[in-house]
Amino acid sequence: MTLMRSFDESLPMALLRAREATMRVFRPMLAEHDLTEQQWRALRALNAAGEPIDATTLADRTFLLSPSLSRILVNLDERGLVERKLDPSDQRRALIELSAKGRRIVQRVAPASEAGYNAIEEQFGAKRFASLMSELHELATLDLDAEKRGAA
Amino acid sequence: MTLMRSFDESLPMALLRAREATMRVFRPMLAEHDLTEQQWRALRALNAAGEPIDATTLADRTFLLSPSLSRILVNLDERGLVERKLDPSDQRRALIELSAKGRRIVQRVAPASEAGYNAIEEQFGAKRFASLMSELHELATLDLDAEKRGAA
DNA sequence: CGAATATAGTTAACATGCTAACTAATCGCA
DNA sequence: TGCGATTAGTTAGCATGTTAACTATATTCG
Repeated sequence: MTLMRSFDESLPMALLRAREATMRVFRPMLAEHDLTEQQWRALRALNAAGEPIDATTLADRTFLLSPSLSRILVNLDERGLVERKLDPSDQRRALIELSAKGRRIVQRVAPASEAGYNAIEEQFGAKRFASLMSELHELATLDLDAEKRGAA
Repeated sequence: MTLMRSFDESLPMALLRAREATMRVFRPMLAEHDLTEQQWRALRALNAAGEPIDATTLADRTFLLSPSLSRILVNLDERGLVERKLDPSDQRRALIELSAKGRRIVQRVAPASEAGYNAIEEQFGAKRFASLMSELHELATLDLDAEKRGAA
């Protein structure tokens, strides 16, 4: 027979389920503005930047792959939430910024978003929350390259 | 200006990044067999069940939504990795089980999968790993229903 | 028994994850 | 200076996440 740990013991599954639980807090407020989680990440990052940034930088900050971001920006552009122009000093680069309409949406969603985070922190405990964040960061930065372990 | 926590302080993002880091360990071994992570979850669960189970049960155990699972089963069926038949006692239900070919693939991937888990546990520390799993489980089972917090 | 209701699963439609291929622009260096 | 290599971004193709609609079968209850 095959020996293999159950799903309950699987770290990727545990991370997935925890993430799903937390996202359930935020999805409804985003749905009110017809925003997906990823679209909201892009808007947030543009708002935080406060100035036009290129797509590669935005992809890094939002943890989105460039093909996904590319489609998302087409969508947000068509809806008038962002504005895109070419970087005059490098025509390959696109400079992206929030439009006035985009800024208004961010202003409207931000309070509920913060409230959601705070609710999670409160219910879970601020100290435990901080500790968990620290452990997750550590896990994300572990060197888990299979090659270096001699795997096939 | 808008006050909003940065992505570094966002729990959903931290969970996403941690999950991505761990999945990088497993994706290569699954790619060798042309399996996605979700297809592998289905095969694993069927193997663990050891007997035919219906789609709803399989969806619950793999944490997959039924439309996703439905497509996955079509794929695995066409590749001859699973077999589907109707439950004679309830024609709505499909009973699914691993084929011999499916079992062989599970046998082949399982050792590398276990090795991946063990590598993560070792590098992160067995005790910390256990603690993290416990915290994640707790987080996933928190009652984070927005309605009950009086949100819009 | 038979119509209303509920359940299992699939299909549809749109958005994203992911890898690979592709275009356009820029860089590097002989 | 000019051509190969690199970089930014998009497009393509397939799989999944997600919600809603839909089909077929079962169940319930008058």
